[in-house]
Amino acid sequence: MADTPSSHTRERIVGAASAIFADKGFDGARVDEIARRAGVNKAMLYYHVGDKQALYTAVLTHNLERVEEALAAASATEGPASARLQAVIGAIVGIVHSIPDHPRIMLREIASGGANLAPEVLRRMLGMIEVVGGLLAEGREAGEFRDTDPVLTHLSIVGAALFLTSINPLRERAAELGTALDLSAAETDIAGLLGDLALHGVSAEPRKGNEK
Amino acid sequence: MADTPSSHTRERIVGAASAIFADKGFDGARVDEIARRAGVNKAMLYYHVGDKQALYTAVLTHNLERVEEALAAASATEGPASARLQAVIGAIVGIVHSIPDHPRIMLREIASGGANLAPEVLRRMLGMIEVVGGLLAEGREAGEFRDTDPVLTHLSIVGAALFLTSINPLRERAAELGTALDLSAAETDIAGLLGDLALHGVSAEPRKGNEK
DNA sequence: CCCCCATTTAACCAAACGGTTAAACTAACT
DNA sequence: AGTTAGTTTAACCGTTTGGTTAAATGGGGG
Repeated sequence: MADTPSSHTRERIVGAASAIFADKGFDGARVDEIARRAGVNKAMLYYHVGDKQALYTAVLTHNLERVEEALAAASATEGPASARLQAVIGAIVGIVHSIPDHPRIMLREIASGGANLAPEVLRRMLGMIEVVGGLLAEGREAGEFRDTDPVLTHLSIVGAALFLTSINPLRERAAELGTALDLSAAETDIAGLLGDLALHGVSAEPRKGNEK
Repeated sequence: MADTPSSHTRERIVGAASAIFADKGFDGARVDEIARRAGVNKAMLYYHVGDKQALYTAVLTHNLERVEEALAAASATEGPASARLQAVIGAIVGIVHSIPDHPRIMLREIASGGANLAPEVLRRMLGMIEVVGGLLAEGREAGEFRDTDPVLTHLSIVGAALFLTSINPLRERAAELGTALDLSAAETDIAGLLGDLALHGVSAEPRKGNEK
C-alpha cells in the first residue's frame, strides 16, 4: 500500500465505485458514471482495477476489511458478556454509519443470494457471523443469557442494523408524500434501541426499566 | 378482476415479473426474460401491463396487497397485546415465506432509497408501519410493554424478518465453500425466535424461560 | 359467410452499455 | 537529447437492451 500516485488514483476509483454501487446496485451502476465520479478516464478503471466485476469485488473487500477491524476491536473488550454484546452492537451500528455504502450493498447481496459475491468475499462475511454467536454462547454459559439460536440471533441483530440504517433516505421520499411519520433516526438512537432490545431479548434475568 | 383470458395472461406476466425482479432487481431484470418465463411474446407485456416501470409497480402492488390482508387479519385478533404481537410477527414471517419474492424486492428498495417506488406504493408501505407501532402503544398503556420507540421497533422486527428469510439462498453458496456454518432456517424457526426475542425485548416483566 | 375487434407474433430499431486500443503524454534516468 | 516505462486520453466497437410496429390470427355476432 505505498503512497504512490497510482495507488491514490486506485483509491479514488474504488471510493467512487463504492458510492455508485451502493446507489444503483451492480446492474444499475454505469461504468462511465463511476469514472466520471472518480474524475478519471474510463480506461483507467480497467488499467488500475479491472472490469466491472473486479471493481465490485475491490469495493466489497475494502469495505469488509473496515468492518472486520471494528468488530474485532469491539469484541476484544473486557467485562461481562452483556456489556460486550452492547459494545459489539454499538460497533456494528457505528461502522455501518461510518461506511453508509456498505449496508446498502449488503442488503442487495442478500436479496440476490450473493450472485455477485466472489468466494473470498463470501468467506469473509461468514467469518463475522461467528463473532456474535460466540459471544452469545459465552453469555449463556455464564448464565447471563437465555438459550437462543446464536446464528439466527446474530442475523437478526445485523439485519435490523442494516435495515434501520439504510432506510433513512426513504424518509425524504416519504416526506414528499406529506406523511406524518418520521422515519429518521440518529446513530445513537439506533444503537440504543438495538442494544436495549437485544439485551432484554436475550437476557436470562429481567433488567431494570427503560433506558430510552 | 374478471376471469377473462386477458386477465389470466396478465397474472402470468405479473407472476413471472415478480420472480425475475426478485432474482435480479429492477436494473438486472431483462424484459425478454420476463416474457420468456411468462411464456408470452414480449410485446404482450406492453400490451397487457405497460413498460418495465409499470411492470414493476404492478408486481409491488400485487404483493403488497397480500401482505396488507395478512397483516390486517393478524392484528385484528383478540387478547392481550403480547399475544397479538406474537400473532403479527407470525403473520409477517408467514406471508414473507409464502411470497418469497416480496422480501427480496423490498430489501433492494430499501437499499436504493425507494428509487423505483411509485408514490402510491410507498404510501402503502408507510401505512403498514403503524400496525406494529399501534400495537406497541397499546401494550405500553396496558403496562405489558416497556417504553420503546414504536417506529424503530417495528422496523427492527420487519428488517430482521426480511433479512432472515432472504438470507437462506446464501446457504447454498456458503456450502460450496465447505463452511461448517448452517444458515438455513425454517419458517417456524424464524417466527419462533423473532417472536421470542421481540417479546422479551419489549416486555415490562420477565417472562418464563426459554421457548426454544 | 364476412366483418370486427381483441389478441398475438416476428421483425425491427435507436440508444446505451461494457470493454478495447492505438496513440499521446510525463517524468525519471542515461 | 534520447530512451524507457508508467500513465492517461479520445475515439471506437460489437452486443445487448427496452421499446415499437405493421401484419397476422382467431373467434363471436350480424
